[in-house]
Amino acid sequence: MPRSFFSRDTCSVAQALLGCKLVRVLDGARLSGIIVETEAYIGEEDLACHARAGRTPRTEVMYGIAGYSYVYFTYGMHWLLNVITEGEGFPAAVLIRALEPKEGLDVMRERRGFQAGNLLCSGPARLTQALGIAAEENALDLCSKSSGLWIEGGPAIPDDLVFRGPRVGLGRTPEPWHSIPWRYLIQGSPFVSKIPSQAKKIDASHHLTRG
DNA sequence: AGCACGATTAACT
DNA sequence: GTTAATCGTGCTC
Repeated sequence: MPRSFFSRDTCSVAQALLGCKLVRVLDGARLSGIIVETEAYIGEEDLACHARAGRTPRTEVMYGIAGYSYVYFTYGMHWLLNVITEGEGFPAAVLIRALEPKEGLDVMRERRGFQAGNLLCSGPARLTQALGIAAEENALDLCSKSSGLWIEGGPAIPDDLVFRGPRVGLGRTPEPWHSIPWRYLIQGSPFVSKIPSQAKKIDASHHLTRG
């Protein structure tokens, strides 16, 4: 996708990424999957966003150019993939949380330990393991195929098929950030990481504005 | 220099 | 339902 796709409001990007195809070239093999679940992390005020700590060596890429990758290490063993959004100088990103595998499933199964079912790419750390995404894939330009990692367009997902809910795994993150519905997924997809117990209506009080 | 914790997962009871 | 695995990061002393 062109840079302009990522250089806009993070929630719009998070929703628009649903249905797009994430492509990875690994050792000459093409691996891909349809993005079915994302989350938005927006600015220093969002206490769930790593940029809450301001500019640090780790968060520097979040302040950079939209369309670049932000890959970070967590829980002592997992790598998670984000795409930077909005304008240069404003730290925001979309976390890719789940894919519906499309190409290179044999390679993915091998990398994942031949696990069965829909668990190949259904989770932010599962998909990075399946696609071979780690430290070396941080700060790559996903608008360029030379990075070996990019995003292709897909059919737009109708609004009534998009579920919004609270982000996952936020632990002790305080309100309103804990409950703000910045998680997006394709309703009914068996490839999402966790199926929400119920569709949560979008609460106007959670619709925060910023200058 | 030391510490608490994490945008998770797999394997348990 | 619970918990171990495992270490970079940012914060406090």
